Amino acid sequence: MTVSPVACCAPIAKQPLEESEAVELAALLKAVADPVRLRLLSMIGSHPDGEACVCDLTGAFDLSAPTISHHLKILRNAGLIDGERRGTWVYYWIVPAQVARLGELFSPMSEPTSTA
Amino acid sequence: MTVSPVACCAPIAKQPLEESEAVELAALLKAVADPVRLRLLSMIGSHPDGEACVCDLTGAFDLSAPTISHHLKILRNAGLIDGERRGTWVYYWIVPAQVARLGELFSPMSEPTSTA
DNA sequence: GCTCTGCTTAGAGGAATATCTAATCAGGAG
DNA sequence: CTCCTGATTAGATATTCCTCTAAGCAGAGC
Repeated sequence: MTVSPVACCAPIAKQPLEESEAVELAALLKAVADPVRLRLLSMIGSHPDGEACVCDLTGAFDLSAPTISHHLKILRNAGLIDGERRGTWVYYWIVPAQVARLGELFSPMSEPTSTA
Repeated sequence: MTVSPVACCAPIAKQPLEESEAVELAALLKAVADPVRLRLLSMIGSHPDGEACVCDLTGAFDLSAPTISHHLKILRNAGLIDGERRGTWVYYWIVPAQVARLGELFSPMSEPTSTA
């Protein structure tokens, strides 16, 4: 009864992760393992336009602007979001492929998109 | 081209996460956001029997036994694994439902398994 | 050119975390 | 009972990380 049909199919449970792979994935996971960054990612992803201005994000938190900027940078460095300045404001959007990598790791079934 | 058909369906991109929800999920993610714990989870999950003895795990790392024990405790507290002592040895196995929660967050589409 | 607003970078302080050694608990064997 | 092995707990240390304030950069408008 301890055997699990769900976990058996998730990539993480198919075969032992190699150390280098684990290090890389852990870094990606660490980027989202924070309430603020999780909400930022969620707010950006759920924006109607598919992108969000930093000015829309800062107001939702009791945090200083530099702190928000810091978290956005971490998400960006992890490849989960990308952004650009457009005139006065800076906009960010989600990088779907990278977000999907997280889901594939733990989901029962998922086709790795040929990416290693 | 910045709009993403994948991210649009992932729960995290459907609507902004509430803070309390974000805090809870971040705690779960933090449990797996470590190379050692990721490998432990993977090793346990991919074991033929569906469970693994601690004695099988410690050898794979250049870490002391207490450190491995510490990481196992974190995974267990997060509800991702469970375990029991059986005679001399202690065995751990994966809790599929909790692992699936992680996948569901980021996967394009996933049906919550009605929570076993 | 000057100034104002939006955002990022730099640096510092305090909390959380990963790891170790030493000690303790649990069970099996002599 | 005593000893030995497997695993966890306790306590200490070093590093990493989150947050802030202060300063710097980029555009827009006067």
